[in-house]
Amino acid sequence: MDERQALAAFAALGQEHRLKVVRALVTAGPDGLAAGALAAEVGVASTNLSFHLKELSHAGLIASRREGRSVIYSAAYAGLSDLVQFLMRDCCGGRPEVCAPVAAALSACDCPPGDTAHA
Amino acid sequence: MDERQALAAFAALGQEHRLKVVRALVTAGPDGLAAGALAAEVGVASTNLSFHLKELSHAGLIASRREGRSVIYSAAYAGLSDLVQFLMRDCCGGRPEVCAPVAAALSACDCPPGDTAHA
DNA sequence: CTTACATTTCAACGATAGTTGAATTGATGG
DNA sequence: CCATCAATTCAACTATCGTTGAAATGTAAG
Repeated sequence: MDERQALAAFAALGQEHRLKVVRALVTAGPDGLAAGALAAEVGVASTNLSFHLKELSHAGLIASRREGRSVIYSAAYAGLSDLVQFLMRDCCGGRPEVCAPVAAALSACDCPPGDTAHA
Repeated sequence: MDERQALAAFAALGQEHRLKVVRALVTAGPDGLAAGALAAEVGVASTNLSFHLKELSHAGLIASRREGRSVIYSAAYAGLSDLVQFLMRDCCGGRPEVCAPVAAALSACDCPPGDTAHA
């Protein structure tokens, strides 16, 4: 992920409704949620949600697929992971103060450090 | 870090000049950089930089100290680390697709997973 | 083919964020 | 104390972002 894309991703997440959308989609898992369901959950007008969804999609943080007459949105895990890594690379370069706590936090996750088998 | 603070941090980083400032300060290390030096490096007017520095400071991403007639700014590693962890917690909850690549990337860092001794 | 539903596009408005130059505050040095 | 340098505050302006309602698009059901 280059700086330009990271910038777009940060800007996308720096908005209340868009951050809520991402959190809802991550929670929903790979099956995702229809635009209408998202609008209800986040509490914005559908026409407004479309605007935000386009922004998140352009930033590479969510993906969409048509299913019947609905459009299903889901989290783009690769994009989210890239963003975390951008932040780590930029902040860890010669400075472990950032990475070390993160590494420690990974233990609390169900993602054992170094184990990429179930990715 | 709560959602409100994370939102402010994302919004702060989602601006070209502010992202450059953070990168410059992380690169500079704990010694930091004077406001004037930052202005030169990032390429913005000093009066404009003050605006951005206040925003970054309010988001908990940078810190400042007065030194002689200069004000020295430095990266707030704890704040940056908290942000990474917020992103991981929200995105790793039940979904290892995000965490696993990050854990793998940590190996490339000089921060051995689980080792918090030099933090 | 017509109707109904889900979502997006469009144009317009109001609010917020970013930039600029002038004036101000705080810290040294003569 | 006065002149100078570094940084911030302030007020004004412009540009961009977020929101809204009306109209358009695409999809399925009768």
